[in-house]
Amino acid sequence: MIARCYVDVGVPHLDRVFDYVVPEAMEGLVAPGVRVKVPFSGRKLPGYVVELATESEVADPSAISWVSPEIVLPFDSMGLLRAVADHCAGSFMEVARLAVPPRQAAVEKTQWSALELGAPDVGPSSVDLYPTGEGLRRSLRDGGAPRASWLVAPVISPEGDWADGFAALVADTVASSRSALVVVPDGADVARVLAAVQKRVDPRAVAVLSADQGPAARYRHYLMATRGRAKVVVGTRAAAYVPLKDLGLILVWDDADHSMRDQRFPYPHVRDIAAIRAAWEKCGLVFASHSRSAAVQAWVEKDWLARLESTPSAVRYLAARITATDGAGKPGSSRLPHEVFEVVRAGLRSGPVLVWTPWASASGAMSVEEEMRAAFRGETVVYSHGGWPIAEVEGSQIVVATPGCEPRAEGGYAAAVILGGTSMVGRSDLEAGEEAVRRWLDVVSLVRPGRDGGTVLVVGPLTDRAVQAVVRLDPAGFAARELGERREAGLPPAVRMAGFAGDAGTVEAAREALQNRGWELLGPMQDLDDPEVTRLLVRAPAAQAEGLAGGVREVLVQRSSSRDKGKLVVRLDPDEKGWL
DNA sequence: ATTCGGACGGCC
DNA sequence: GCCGTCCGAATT
Repeated sequence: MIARCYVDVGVPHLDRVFDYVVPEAMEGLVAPGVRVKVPFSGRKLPGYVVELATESEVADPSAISWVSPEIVLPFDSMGLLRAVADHCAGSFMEVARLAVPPRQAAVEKTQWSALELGAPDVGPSSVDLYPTGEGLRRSLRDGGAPRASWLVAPVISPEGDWADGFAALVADTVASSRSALVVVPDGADVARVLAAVQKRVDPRAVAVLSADQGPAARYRHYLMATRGRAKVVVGTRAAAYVPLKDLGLILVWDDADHSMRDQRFPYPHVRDIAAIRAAWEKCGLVFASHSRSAAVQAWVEKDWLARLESTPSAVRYLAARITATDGAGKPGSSRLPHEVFEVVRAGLRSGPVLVWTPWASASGAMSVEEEMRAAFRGETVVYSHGGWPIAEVEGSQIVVATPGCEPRAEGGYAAAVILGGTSMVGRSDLEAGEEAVRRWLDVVSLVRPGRDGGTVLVVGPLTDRAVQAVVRLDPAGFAARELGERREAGLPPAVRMAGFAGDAGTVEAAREALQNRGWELLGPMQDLDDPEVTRLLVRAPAAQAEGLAGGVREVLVQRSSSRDKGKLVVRLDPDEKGWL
């Protein structure tokens, strides 16, 4: 018997299968999706079996030298990893490295007894409070595969309880005898969703993949999924790949969060993995967040995703009262406008007040925390930031917090002040506006409704679209205008772009390979900061997205087989500052 | 004639 | 990525 295998050779041009003889002693174990070690060019390299065959075109194939009994990449995974690799100009093995946790031999010995699962709890949830929510839930219970963008209202009332909404959608899917996958940005969100899911689905059928667990626990939970014991997977970005039998639904919270893109080549994004997987496995797909990314907006506008959202006026009725002031403080006094102190003072009479700042306090100026202490002597001031995040606060106090580190407040904050608006919307990168609306609506979601006195003050330019979108609580309108602007400017996601940076000769070779294909070439040009670095941008229509990825792949293959040792960094759809 | 090194192609 | 082979230049 012959096994066709992908082998982890480490070069782009060997991204294909190789034939190996299956030794008779291994015939019971070697199957598509198992890990193997195979001789390759005088070494023993890891790989995966993709298919079995009776004959080979190869004259005298070598024999597999080692095999693990676990099928870590079932059939659907093969197609998914191949498609993700093609989408982002990487190889199968490069994506497999991100998708499959390292083997832990001891964990493979775990035996699980059969599970008798009770019926999941499909009772009412926050999703039902949205106009098309009940229809979405019914579709999942009926075995359908609906796709939607859910704009979660930034409120502390039940409409804002996205975690229980996720749990309900998961329960609906499990009720239809299918499995569900939930991907969130960080460990705190994993814990929050997990707690909600475990109230509706038997916890023994839930696997967790989170960055803070050790390698053994990670592999054990992965095997719960591949062996079919887990009906639900909740985890951070790598969970997007976890194989599940009869997958019915993929849920993604906050697709615009930066941790949703892997930082290792080929930089796949959970948003794209989820979309590819939903199409491949014909399952449901829901992107949920307080705002809507331009990428998701593009899918909404081509009717690939349905809208699950309330009108801005309905949301305003439930949310905090929001006002804005431009940043001008009185000369000689505090750099903060007087309204800030008024809102904080008023809020403190009835509960905790969040003072949100995008700046960490390393800067030379007086920190926001110190400024609050000076202005409100006798009040408790706490500071929650990346190095020392606070999970939850209670009672009247001032809470200074940086992005993503906002503590939750029991019963909601009485007020919040958003500082640094001018610098946030003034950033030169593509996603500055999107990022501001996302972060600020996350802040709004922690504050009491306006009818209970809840107030949010945004300090930023009043005419800015992001500031106005937050004041009007209209993230859908913002996303539509943002995407419209990207169309006019020829920027992703309206087009597909590839960015190259590196040695002049290497970038020139890329230019030659990609010219005359009808794509627009911007450059080559010298980097603005580093004269050693040459840059090139290639722009293709969105309809040729996969074609451009293929072109980028050709450049990488040519470069590795011609042994060009020059430096080259490649990014598809570059979004960070410096690329555009 | 012999040795060394860099380029190149194949890897199952 | 790495190894084996081939070819040309340098060394005796």
